[in-house]
Amino acid sequence: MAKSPARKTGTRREMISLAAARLFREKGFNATGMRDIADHVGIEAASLYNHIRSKSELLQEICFRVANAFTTQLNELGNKPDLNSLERLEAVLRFHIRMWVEQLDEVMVANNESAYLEEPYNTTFQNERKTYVRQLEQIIEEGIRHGQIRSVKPYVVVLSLLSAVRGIEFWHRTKKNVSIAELESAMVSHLIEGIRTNPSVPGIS
Amino acid sequence: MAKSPARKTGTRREMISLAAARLFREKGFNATGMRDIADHVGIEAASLYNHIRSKSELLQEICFRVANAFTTQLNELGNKPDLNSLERLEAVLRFHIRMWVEQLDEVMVANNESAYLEEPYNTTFQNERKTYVRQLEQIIEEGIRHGQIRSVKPYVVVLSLLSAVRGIEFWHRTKKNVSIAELESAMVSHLIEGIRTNPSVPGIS
DNA sequence: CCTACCGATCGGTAGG
DNA sequence: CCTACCGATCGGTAGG
Repeated sequence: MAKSPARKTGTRREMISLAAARLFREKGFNATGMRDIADHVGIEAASLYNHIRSKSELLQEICFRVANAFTTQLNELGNKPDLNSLERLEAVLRFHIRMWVEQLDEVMVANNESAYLEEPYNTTFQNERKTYVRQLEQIIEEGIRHGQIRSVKPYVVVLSLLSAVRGIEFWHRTKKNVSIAELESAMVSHLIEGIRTNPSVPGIS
Repeated sequence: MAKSPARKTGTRREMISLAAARLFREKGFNATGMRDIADHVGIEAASLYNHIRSKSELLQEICFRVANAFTTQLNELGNKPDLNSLERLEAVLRFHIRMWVEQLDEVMVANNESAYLEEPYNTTFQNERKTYVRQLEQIIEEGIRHGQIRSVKPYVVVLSLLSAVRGIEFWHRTKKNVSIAELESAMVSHLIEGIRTNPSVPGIS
């Protein structure tokens, strides 16, 4: 009856994971101590080990949860044959923007701290990233063949797209001036119009 | 006569700074030990302190040398009245690309590790960055007024531009497939055409 | 530039 | 979930 130990533990575990994500982003993985995390959860550092195996485990969890979100979304996009390549790419870009807006802690940790993953996780993570990049390149190559996308080096376009959204880190500190909607539409406009074949020229003014 | 101690010390000091930049990029500031740096220079950790005051000093030097390079280039651009806003922005972008290609260690440290700068350096660095961003925004605003640049939120465009070039980090690991020239022209094409008013439409095919 | 060393802090364990 | 604690490593100093 009442609160089961299992449910309590589950909640505690989530609190630890959330605190870790926030601290890993703010201070970096190495500069974050187990005592920092414990303080934010309200327990002693030693008590953390009743919920987790190690500090590394927390990093692994965060990095692969993010990686999974991106690969899952890309796979789901494959089941929508009504979208052309440029629309597909725009959908990916919008998903990235939303992830950076809504899950800054986790996404930044996956981007900036994944290098501290222990083996074999580090290699696995990097390989997943490479596969993801290759899939996006293929979308662009198809878009070029079908005349929807200008002929620019697909690999370079992917690098620019995936990195450009990292700027959202700085937007988070100055939300006041630009709304989420403005941020998303401006970023999509800049990065998608930059590769569209026949930019919508309503009438060459 | 022969090699003066001063010259020897100067060279040693440069070796230390170079080793620090490389290690700070590869392992991060916190994960890099003074013993790591000393090993790469071929001396004992304690001996480093005959050349530097602290580990923090090494980070400061790297971060502000990079910041200086960018602000100096932007100021020099102000003395060229023959360039319009879009050309100015393209010149800035090309400079960023070259810095990322030629000085990866220092530029990445300035981007990824500057958060570990001690006060008041951290605040100074962030303020310099904000000023730099504001100046780029003004170039874009002028370009919009003069009809050279599409009407997109200047702040968002600046964020995308400054972040997109961070993708060059990954290019460094796979140089084989894409040359420096291809990288630069593809990236400039993508990011500049994305904000140009009347994209060069040779003939609406 | 080295040997010798310090106080602080780290991730993690023992035992309850 | 806590108290008590460990071995390792950290940035840095003393003294020569």
